[in-house]
Amino acid sequence: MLSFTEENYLKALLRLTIEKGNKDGAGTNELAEHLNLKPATANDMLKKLKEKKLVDYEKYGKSTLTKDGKRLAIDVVRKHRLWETFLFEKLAFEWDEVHEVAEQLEHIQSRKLVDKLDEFLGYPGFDPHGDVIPNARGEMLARLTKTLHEEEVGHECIMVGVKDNSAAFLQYVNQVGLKINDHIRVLSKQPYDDLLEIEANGKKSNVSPRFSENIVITCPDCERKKSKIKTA
Amino acid sequence: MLSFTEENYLKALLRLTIEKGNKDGAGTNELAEHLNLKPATANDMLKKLKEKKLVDYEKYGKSTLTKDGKRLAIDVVRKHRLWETFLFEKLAFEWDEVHEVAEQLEHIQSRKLVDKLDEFLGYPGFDPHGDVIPNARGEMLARLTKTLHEEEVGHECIMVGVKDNSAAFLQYVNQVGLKINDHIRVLSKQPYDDLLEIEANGKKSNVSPRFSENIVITCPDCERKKSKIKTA
DNA sequence: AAATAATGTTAGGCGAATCTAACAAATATT
DNA sequence: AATATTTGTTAGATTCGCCTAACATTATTT
Repeated sequence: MLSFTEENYLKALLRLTIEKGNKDGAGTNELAEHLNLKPATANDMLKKLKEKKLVDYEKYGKSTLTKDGKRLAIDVVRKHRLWETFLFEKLAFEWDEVHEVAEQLEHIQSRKLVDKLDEFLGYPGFDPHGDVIPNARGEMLARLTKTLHEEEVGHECIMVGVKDNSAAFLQYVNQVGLKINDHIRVLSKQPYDDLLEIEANGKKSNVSPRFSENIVITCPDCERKKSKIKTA
Repeated sequence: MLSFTEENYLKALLRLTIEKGNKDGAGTNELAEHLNLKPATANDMLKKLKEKKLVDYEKYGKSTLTKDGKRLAIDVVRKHRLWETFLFEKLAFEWDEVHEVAEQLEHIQSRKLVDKLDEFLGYPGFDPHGDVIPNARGEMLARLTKTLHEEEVGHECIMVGVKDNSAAFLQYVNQVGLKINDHIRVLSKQPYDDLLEIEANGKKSNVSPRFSENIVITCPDCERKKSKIKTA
């Protein structure tokens, strides 16, 4: 049985490797930074997790999850995203409020609870932020996406997520009037400063590159990638 | 912000005082026993909680919750019982499975979550075990009880206690296969001698009036007493 | 290549929550 | 009242997760 703390380290390592494409692994300082801890603390934990065969760690090297570690990390992510979905869909939480509570709920230990919750929610594929929810076997089906910033002028796309999950950004997104699953049309793009003019929900807005780079979109004709991020 | 551990101590003290009618307070050993800890451990925590003004503790004396401590303890109980209700009603958990998971869920910190959950469940008054769920203001409405002997034929009720606490009677109750919180259905009543045919735990029994008059029950449709167990 | 900067490690310490073992006080028994 | 039993307390140790400060290694820059 893992402690909350250990689970958080595994989750952070998953973020820092798989999700951020940092394929060679995460550095000790980088990991500590991500968890708001001091490097010395992360160092201790890496040794402990290596002992438990959940992390591959070598002195002065980058750390990665072992197969077992990765499976456990994915389970935590699965729980986190299912709870976010529950809070948003069933309890009418705001988009930017779900994360904080899910950070707590993700550590509840009960296989049955997770599976029942998944069923109750209708086996959702994506959480309220558009992130993929791993299934019960730990598989994460990838969705073909790009950022709004990369969409071509004249095209219409669907907002499926955000890259920046900070409350500040999420509230800004609300303010602009965008939400998950909105259809967005790119009306024009200023060649000089990449400012986008977009239309969504019948409303036109101008958004900065800084903004559009943090909006994840997909297009109706986009195929779903069949390739799974393998758990092994 | 209290730790899980501190919350568990407060909850145990509530159990041992209010709920068990142990009005003068709980002893250190008794408390330790209830939490499966050693007396020395409970002793340390009592001093700590006294420092935080959540418990009235004096050396070699019985301990009780302060007003603040009681309020916090009731909030934990409220969360526990709301989660039990959620698991039972929404996720189709079995009656005897909910407690363990609720022991974890009760420590999630989010006022909004509790209130939204309460609303989602339709402001339930009782949990799946028939225990009262404190409301958002920390008030616990007492439940209306009667004896099994007074229950109508065809109705189902919940056993909440006994009137006769003698060993002989309790052993008899055991022998019949009844225990606190069991759901009992009254199948028939002989008009001549008031002998009841009941069913509980899938097992049928015939019990005398002498017996049924000593079993305290409540029913889901029973009116709620307006009298509150005051939190102050 | 040497100096500097960035990154990672070790050693020692701290608070929380637990334990055991020894002791002290209160209660019950003879 | 003296003794025994139960109950409660204290002292000291342990594990976990965190820290700071000093040191070591690796990477970068000049």
